[in-house]
Amino acid sequence: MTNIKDIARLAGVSVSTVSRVLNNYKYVANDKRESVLQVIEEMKYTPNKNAIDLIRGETRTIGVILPYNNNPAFDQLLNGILNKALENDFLVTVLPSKYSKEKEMEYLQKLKSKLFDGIIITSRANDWETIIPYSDFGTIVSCEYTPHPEIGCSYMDRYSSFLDAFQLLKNKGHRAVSFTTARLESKSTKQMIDAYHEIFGELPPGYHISDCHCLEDGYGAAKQFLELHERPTAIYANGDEVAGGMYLYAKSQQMKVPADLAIIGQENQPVGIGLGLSTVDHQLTKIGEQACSLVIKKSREKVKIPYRIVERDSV
Amino acid sequence: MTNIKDIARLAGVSVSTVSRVLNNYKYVANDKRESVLQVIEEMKYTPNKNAIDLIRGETRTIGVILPYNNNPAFDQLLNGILNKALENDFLVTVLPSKYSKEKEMEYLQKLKSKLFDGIIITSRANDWETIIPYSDFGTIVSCEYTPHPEIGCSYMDRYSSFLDAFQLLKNKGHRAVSFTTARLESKSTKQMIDAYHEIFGELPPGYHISDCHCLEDGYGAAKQFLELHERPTAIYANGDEVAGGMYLYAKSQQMKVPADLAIIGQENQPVGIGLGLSTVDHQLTKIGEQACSLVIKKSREKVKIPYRIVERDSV
DNA sequence: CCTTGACTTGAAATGCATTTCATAAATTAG
DNA sequence: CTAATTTATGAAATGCATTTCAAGTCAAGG
Repeated sequence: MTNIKDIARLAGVSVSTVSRVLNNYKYVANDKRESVLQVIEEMKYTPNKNAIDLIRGETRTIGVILPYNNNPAFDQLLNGILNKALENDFLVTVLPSKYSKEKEMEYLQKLKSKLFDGIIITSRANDWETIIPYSDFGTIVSCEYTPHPEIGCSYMDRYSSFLDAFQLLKNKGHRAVSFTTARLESKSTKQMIDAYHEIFGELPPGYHISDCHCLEDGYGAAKQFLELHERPTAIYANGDEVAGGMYLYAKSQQMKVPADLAIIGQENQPVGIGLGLSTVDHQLTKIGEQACSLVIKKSREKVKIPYRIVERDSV
Repeated sequence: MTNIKDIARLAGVSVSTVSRVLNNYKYVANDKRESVLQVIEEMKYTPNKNAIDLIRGETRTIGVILPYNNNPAFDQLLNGILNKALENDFLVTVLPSKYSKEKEMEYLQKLKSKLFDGIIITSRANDWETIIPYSDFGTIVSCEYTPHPEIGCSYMDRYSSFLDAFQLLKNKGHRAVSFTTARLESKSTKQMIDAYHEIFGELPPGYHISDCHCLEDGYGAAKQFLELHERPTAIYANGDEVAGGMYLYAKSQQMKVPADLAIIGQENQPVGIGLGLSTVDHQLTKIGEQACSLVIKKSREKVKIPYRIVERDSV
């Protein structure tokens, strides 16, 4: 491989001058600039990015820790991140964690080892106390709110959105409302349950089913809910795929939506548009974009992204 | 930041010895090894990855060029790639191209600049002739077949799969078969049309609708097909989301699937499982895994991944 | 007792480009 | 016509870790 020294030699100048040409520095005589460019062209020279990153101490690369890489919610976040990174000529490295504490630490270690300028944590397994020391080595931005000043946040107020959604259902006259969630132990699930209590009080047995991710899960959940003795009149699904499954089950039972069963989903996913499902849009793409912007600006701000309820024909 | 020199000084040894400890080299006296490890621990030292990559000339990072980053098919490929990379301690950088020739070249340039050990091209805008010269600088693997020996391939025989799917429908007695595709100008669309001709001959006007991507598109396409004077008795959809939309439209018209309308989808996506749709599974996840393996092995083999038709209840 | 091979260690070279420092020539300002 | 800028360029230092080379110690084999 030819390097900057070869170019300098062949063009009859010093490496400094070649470097100046490479970086569009103002003060280079035209004839030398020309001959350097010509040699670069002839030799098809490309600078070694590792050497540049080493000396500059930055890589224009962002690491994105995400637990699952085939999950629509995280895909939306990643999508937003990629959009913004592309705009700003940053690269994005995907760091799948599967919620493993060790993997997460390994990735944070790579921030310290100067592989990334910053890291976006979409969801995490470790405590903030464990993560914070790494914020000395680059910008860390979280997609969930945390008060720690060392960590930037691009987030939405999940709890409020849950309250709003439940309140909407209550306003429409529903009193028997059930819901689904993903992981039982997640913070989000806890908040969902709290919001339920706040609006409807006691949670009847069987009114909450967890580990729902796809259309099938929603189909099964709806079946379970509707076989209960006191069947719910409305369901809040943790995603439009799941809501779509519920809708299909309701239809299969000759039920009318929303007359016999109201359904509201989440994340404003394509399925929901097709089926006319109302949804709580958490604007994950925007959250991803904002998170990426924060890393690029090296900012540790806390930016709250507004959610919105998209009312279509299912509630 | 502390570097290897600091560690050497504090531990009272040379940098070579520290490097040996870092790389688990056999011949280091126990006491020195201990004291080096202790200093590393005390100083919370982490080696600079850019320096290592520079000198070693490899990064254990793979670049993945993909046109769209919110498309289920490319997500499946990426998913497979990430799985395999994770297993082998490789990192994956996502390179969104939007089919821009310039962006693609920019990414290939990064292979030359030693940022990646290899690149996986899931789909491309440039000619192979333009791409091939870059195979000197790392392993390039394509997810589409190409005879060029410089390029590794992890692919499936798309044309055969189209033939098989159409033949299946023909065997079930269908003579009026329509289909949908994504981009009109893609190679895949061309193959689909060729396969149609091969099995059914002349393509009746209105029997092919392009630019179908999501459930909604499928819903609309089914509507269009079924309003034709000579309505088709079977549809081959370019994806299960699309097929799902068709299924829902058929149901909305009180049609029985497959009795009144047979539907077969593609890619074996979650929606299809829920709706019991038959599908042509191109095993994109496996293709992604294999592509990643090839890069890791620095192999330029051509590996054909078998597709399979999953028969459920819609044909 | 000498040779040979297994250990052990450090100095220096290496990979590559950027940046600072020093110097010199050519302009411009006063 | 000096003094102060602006323009132009190269040598050398810098960022950091790996690897080769040379050399030394020590124990086992003959």
